[in-house]
Amino acid sequence: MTERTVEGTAGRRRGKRPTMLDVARTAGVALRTVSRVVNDDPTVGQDLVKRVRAAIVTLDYEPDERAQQLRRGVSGTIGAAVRNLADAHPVLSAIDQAARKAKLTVLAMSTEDEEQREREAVMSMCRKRVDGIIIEPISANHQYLAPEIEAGMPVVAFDRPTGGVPADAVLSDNAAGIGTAFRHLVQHGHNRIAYIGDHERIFTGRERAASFRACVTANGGPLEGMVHAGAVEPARIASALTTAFDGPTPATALITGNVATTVEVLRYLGADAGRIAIVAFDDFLLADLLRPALTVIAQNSATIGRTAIELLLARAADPTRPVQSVTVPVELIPRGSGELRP
Amino acid sequence: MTERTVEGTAGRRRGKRPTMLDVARTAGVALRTVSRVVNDDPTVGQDLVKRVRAAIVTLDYEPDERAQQLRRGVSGTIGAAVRNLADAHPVLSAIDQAARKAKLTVLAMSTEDEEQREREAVMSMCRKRVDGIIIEPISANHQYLAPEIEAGMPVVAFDRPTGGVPADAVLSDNAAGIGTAFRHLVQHGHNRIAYIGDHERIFTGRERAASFRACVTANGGPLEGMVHAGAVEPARIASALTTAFDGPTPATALITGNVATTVEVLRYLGADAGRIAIVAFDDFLLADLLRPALTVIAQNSATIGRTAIELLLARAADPTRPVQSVTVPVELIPRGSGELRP
DNA sequence: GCACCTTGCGATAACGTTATCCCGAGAATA
DNA sequence: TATTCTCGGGATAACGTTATCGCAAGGTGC
Repeated sequence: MTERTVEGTAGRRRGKRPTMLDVARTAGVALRTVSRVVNDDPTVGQDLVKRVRAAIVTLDYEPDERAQQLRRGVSGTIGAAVRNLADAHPVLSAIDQAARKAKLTVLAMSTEDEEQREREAVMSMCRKRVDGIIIEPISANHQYLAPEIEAGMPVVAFDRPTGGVPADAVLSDNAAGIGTAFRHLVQHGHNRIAYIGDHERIFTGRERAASFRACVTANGGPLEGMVHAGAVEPARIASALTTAFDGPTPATALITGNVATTVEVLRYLGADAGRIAIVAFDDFLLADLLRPALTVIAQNSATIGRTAIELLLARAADPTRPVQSVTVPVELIPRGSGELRP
Repeated sequence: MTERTVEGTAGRRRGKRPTMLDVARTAGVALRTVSRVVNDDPTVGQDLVKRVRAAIVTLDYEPDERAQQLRRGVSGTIGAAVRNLADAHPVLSAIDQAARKAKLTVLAMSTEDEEQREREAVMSMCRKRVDGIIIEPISANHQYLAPEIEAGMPVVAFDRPTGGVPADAVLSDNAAGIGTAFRHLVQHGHNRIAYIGDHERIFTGRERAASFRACVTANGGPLEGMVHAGAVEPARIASALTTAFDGPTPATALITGNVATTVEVLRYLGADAGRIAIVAFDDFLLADLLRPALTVIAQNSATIGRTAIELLLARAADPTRPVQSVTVPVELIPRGSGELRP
């Protein structure tokens, strides 16, 4: 099958890359010496270094990282299992940049919001012997990770914690975010505020809904018809909006619990969006171009990504350190929609 | 340095993963037999398969892909060097899905729109011996890839072609897109149409600006003050808009050449955006939520990604096939902004 | 009853690196 | 001059797989 090209000189063969041995032969030195030159070992004479370098250039030699990793025992790569690769993912970007600073490559895989895919992706990373895994969990149960963690694989979760397995985590301050949003709306004259967000079986949905309920209760307001947590689908959003804003004592303001919900709400409201005050959890590109521009609770993606890498490196350095959960502050960005009066 | 835990049984050691040899010893068979079981070789007796499987489970053995790759010669991974990992990237997502169907893992790296980073990322992929590289080029010159392509590395570019090196490419039909946008605006009563887009040293900027000029000329309209190609920065966008719309014979419609330009234009126009007709090249999330909703020329990201993988696989299968450039149709999606009358 | 295949499994050599030895040659010391 | 010490560099053994052999049993042909 493989076509074999006749080679006159010690030139390149199609489909077959030169190895250290080829370089060594071309330079007329031992294999080990080439390795030394490649790794900048100072115990090689200048003339030999030159010879080897020249051979490397003429052969276009590039070391095989797989072999290096196998031999060295570390891969210089960390895996990042994120929920979605298609949409904007500022945290992944921050992870990538922080990793690069630490001389690490990021292998990003999408879990497509499916538990099955998450597991496949993560186990695939383990088979690649990555030096650590950063995961934006979908599963509620990460038992399948137990042997890996046991074997010393550093695992850090972000946005949501892992379930059933001890792992570091970096989370946004959901409670503070909802609280800030609520108070902001109250300060602008609202006392009937509704919440629409994700399903409560999802960690963030649960935390945000719970915080919202606490805010309403603390504010002395009624809860009924004001809290709508569930799947993000147009029909549910529509009925939630109808319940909250078309009843006998309608809400005048709305807090949305995540980007997907926000988008669906805006789609449904259409031109009516300008008539109710909205604070949205999570910022997104172009939120400032909407009319009215969207007031948001922005998560600090850069800090989240950076912290995730820091936690990963810390655990890699000391596998026995206690499991840590870092909470990253959020920030309210007023743009107009949250400052509308009732 | 390495702490050595005393082991009584053949159990797990912290930080040291079990290998095939460990499995073999536990199962009481030869190393080679474990390999056979792992690879579903049918020439192993049922009882031995069971013994080995049991040992694999008790040890939590996971094969080391690096060693597999090294031995097999293929990595089962393709690299994708994209311009940006932070923003939405539907093509990357399509590549990921198509690759998964072909049992391939995607290693995505961001070039951050910098030539230097592109080169680093791509060379890093080569050192990892990926089975192919999909690249969204930043550089105009890809000479550095010549040795890799020579050595048989399949390379496919998308969005823009590679420079100075023969590689397959999948491109959007920029000319048709601009033509469609132009005719759409003409049909809605505009005959003074302006274009603001990317710098013409960038392939897509060049193609789109050229097509626009051709459209204007064919339509018998004047060109001066109507074509603005250059860096995407607020100041330039502002002056371009002023020139086009505040002159003695102002334009009544606008075609924007890429997402970044579109966003800057909308930011600058603010509430005035509703007063001029706009068709934007490239669709983006939430374009339908703007007021007026944005009429766009949408690229077919799914097809682009899928085609890129197809070209890659085809080249991997037959390295001698002629270099091919595929053009993917674009589609005008009317949403309101492009249907405004003068 | 012996040659001849299958079948089932084990020893061993790669894959392309790096790390551990080890040795020869010169410099420094007695 | 003989001896030790450094220093530069070469064999060679891993790393964890898979592929090529080869070798025993056991079944079938004459």
